[in-house]
Amino acid sequence: MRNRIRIERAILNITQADLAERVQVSRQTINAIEAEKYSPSLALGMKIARVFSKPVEEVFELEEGDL
Amino acid sequence: MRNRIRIERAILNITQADLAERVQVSRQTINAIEAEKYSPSLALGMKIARVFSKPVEEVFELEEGDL
DNA sequence: ACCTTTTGTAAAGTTTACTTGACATATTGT
DNA sequence: ACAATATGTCAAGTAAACTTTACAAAAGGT
Repeated sequence: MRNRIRIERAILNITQADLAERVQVSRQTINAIEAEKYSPSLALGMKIARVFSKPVEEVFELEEGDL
Repeated sequence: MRNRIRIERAILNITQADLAERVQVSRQTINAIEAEKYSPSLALGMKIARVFSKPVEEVFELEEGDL
């Protein structure tokens, strides 16, 4: 699962900790997702996309081998 | 997390087993998600939405208390 | 009524998301 | 250079998604 979190964060100029707080998860969780260590749950993915005012599909992209 | 899987399935006229096969999970997983026993992973949610040719947000809806 | 297909559900196990706490390494501002 | 903020990462634990097997119940067709 690829994602554009770092870019969208840069556009909004918010830190990983800021995003974590806005979607109610730990900073490490945002860091791990951004680094593509694992994929978020659907709920978290939708919340993150919502922070960026973008549909899920514009923030996250399926790759071969997901799920 | 609410979802419209049963409705979208009815529109396509496919069974839970059909959908399960198309997104490569077990039939029980589809059944549990459809019955809202738990939410899918982001990858699975995206694959399901893709089967229905709809954006994730038109198939799944966040509720208070997710995640 | 009967048979077939579809759906519901349960138990037990594996894998993965997410947590907290802690510390090391950038990066940024003055 | 120094201090403060931001990011990376690790370890150990909890919670939740997903699996397989199995069976019961409901729905549909003839």
